Amino acid sequence: MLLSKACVYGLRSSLFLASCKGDGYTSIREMSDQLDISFHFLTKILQELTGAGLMESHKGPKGGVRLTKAGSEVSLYEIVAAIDGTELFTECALGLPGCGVKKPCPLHDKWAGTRDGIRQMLEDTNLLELAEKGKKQNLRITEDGGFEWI
Amino acid sequence: MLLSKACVYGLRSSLFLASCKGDGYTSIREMSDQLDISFHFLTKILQELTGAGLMESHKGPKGGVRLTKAGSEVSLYEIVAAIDGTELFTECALGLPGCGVKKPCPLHDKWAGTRDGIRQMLEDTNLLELAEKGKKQNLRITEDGGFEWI
DNA sequence: AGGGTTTAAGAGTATTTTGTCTTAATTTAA
DNA sequence: TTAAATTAAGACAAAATACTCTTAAACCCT
Ligand code: SF4
Ligand code: SF4
Repeated sequence: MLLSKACVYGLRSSLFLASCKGDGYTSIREMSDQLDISFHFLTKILQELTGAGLMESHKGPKGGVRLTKAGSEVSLYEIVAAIDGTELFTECALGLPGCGVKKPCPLHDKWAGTRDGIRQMLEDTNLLELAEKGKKQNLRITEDGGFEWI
Repeated sequence: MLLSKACVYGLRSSLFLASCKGDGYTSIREMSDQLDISFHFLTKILQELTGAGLMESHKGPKGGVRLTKAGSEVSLYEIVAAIDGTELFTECALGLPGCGVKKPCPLHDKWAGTRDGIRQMLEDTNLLELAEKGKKQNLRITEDGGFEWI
């Protein structure tokens, strides 16, 4: 699995928030309902994202979470790094420890290439771009597609 | 993690076998020693690969495992598919079930692109090519690099 | 034949990931 | 001020992954 489930849920939620424009908070309960993710599990994931500074939260009625930065300034890479860490982008194809110092293995060139491909895709994709594309082409963000872009 | 540990170990072992030319069997114990992988764990992984037809095994003294096909005919994709399955190459960036039938999500184009990039890299890389490159450039396949290409 | 060597198979354990539940703290609004 | 709503935090449980160990089966050699 390329990304952990927690990470995938984090991406869904972030995309959801980026499309729910308006400066208000969105409650985690509403997100977990609409996105069909376990409420408590999602709460933990979003706590990681708020801890990383990508979101801010507010308690009580009218509370919830929201993105701290504009959607155009949040890349998917930041979200993945906050939840899964950056090991994915440095890990070894053969699982050998301490590489880079010594001579590489024969797989490294190709491996590093695809690894960088993943990172670049995540780095140069931001939330606003996806939200706008979804709105324009009426794409889906939930299983049943029952989500209105605004 | 892109590939499971079992899969990474499977790749290491396969590359090892591809470089240990000669038609004889190589014992799993020797491989686990040289590659620094738990013997019993490696045994199970190689059983999966023999079950998939990529290797054949032989019991008793002089026994062990060997590749069934020539190294040039075994792609990394086959090894990964045999151990981790092909879900990696079809999985969804947002974890949404039943996609493809309905309209896609805004991330799909980019996501499918990098997913295919991973698959293509694995598909058009074969064991012989890696073994020859390793031999020619004296690259490493173990942690300490103490492995003689033949 | 028989004993040593090696893979096969499966039970068992440890760790990580995923998910659930309960309680506490904060905030809004009546 | 009080009650309801909401996130925070942490204990707990279930499932998947990553190993470990034991026993059996096949094989080679003497
Ligand atoms: S050179 Fe090979 S062994 Fe070293 S980090 Fe790259 S893929 Fe891993
Ligand atoms: S279109 Fe989006 S939701 Fe559907 S499979 Fe592709 S990445 Fe997943």
